Amino acid sequence: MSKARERAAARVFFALGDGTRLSVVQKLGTGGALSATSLSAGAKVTRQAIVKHLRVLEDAGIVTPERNGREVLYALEPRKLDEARGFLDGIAAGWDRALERLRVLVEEPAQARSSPK
Amino acid sequence: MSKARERAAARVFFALGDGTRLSVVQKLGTGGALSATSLSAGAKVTRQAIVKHLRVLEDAGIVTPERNGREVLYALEPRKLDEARGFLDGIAAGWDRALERLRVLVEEPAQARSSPK
DNA sequence: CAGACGTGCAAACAACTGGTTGCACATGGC
DNA sequence: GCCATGTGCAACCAGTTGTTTGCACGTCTG
Repeated sequence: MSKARERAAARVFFALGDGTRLSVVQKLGTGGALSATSLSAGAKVTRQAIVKHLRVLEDAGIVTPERNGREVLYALEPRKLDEARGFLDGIAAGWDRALERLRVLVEEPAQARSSPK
Repeated sequence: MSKARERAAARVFFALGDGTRLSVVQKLGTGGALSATSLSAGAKVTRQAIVKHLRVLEDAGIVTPERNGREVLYALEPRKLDEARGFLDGIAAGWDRALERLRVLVEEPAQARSSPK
């Protein structure tokens, strides 16, 4: 159930976990939809490398291609980023709950009989 | 300047971008601090694999080891997750701004002379 | 103290990643 | 119609990743 969601999240994180890819995502974020060629303009790697990275980002659902004449524009899919953000939130929230549980255990020394209410 | 922050973010995302590692992080999130051995108990990989993954997570700052007698407990570092979350927020926000800019361009047809105020 | 339990290191290995180069195929503008 | 521009394979390669196995070293506990 949450296994599929976890796999999807791992894919998104994997896609973002590469410097070149992350800078591509950032460029798309600030500059709007761009083609592979224009993305490779400023980059220090080949267009083909960028194309491969775009494929990875697309497989993760972070980016969506749309043909526009003879060029393909890649647009950011902010919903996917939101999903990933939510995933991180969930983990952090779980951790806070775990800490709270631990705190309660510590503050409840040995007298389990007393009624704290 | 933001280059360093970007590298750090990429590291965090890379660390989270592996199924085994992500499930480790989740276990730590819900179960509190755990040792490599206990983490490898339920997993389908060896303890050594878990240890290596923990090293990666530690290098990314997601996890902190603390010796407790003969075992080492790994605790989650939710601040790092928050940082990553913030990074995603920034990108999504940039995208929204880009869309807004585009919308303005579209709704401002050709009469650049009219005063919309 | 002796053994059980947990950690730490290193070698070995298949699979995958990120990157390049070279070439063929579409498409828009002149 | 031509050619510049942009995309789409495919092969190839070095480096990294994920994982296992084997063994040596600490450290609690009876």
